[in-house]
Amino acid sequence: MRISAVARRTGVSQRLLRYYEEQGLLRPVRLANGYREYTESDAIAVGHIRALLAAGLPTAVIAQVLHCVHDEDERPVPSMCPGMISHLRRERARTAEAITRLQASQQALDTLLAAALRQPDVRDEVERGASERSPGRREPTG
DNA sequence: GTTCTAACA
DNA sequence: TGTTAGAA
Repeated sequence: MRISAVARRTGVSQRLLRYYEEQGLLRPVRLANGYREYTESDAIAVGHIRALLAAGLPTAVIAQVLHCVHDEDERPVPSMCPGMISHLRRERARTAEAITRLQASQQALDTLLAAALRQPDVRDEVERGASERSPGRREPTG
């Protein structure tokens, strides 16, 4: 099938499908007119690519392990493949660290927010939601 | 009408 | 990633 059909079926833009090919994730054959011709498994692979990208894996890693991810009723199932487990664990560790950093940021923001809200002079501003709209503009007084 | 490449936002 | 220009 041609690129427009794959884009419709997968919900992935033509631009992205070409990009995935450029990254070595897909290998559609070329027709005589230069058009890309995708197979059924290509369309399925696109779903797997989306799943792996959503998991945070870089395209370079996906290119290495995509061929050993098989489809099990709509679901991507990674099977034994050199590096598969270590890649997944590495990304898992990365997300854990990111979560820790974000929690620290959240804690710092809570502290800052609490201190700011103790300032009487900012209460009226908060009540009118001024900081959420145009910071520089002032509402005309009735 | 559909796709391609290249390049800019 | 989206969009667009120009060619096939």
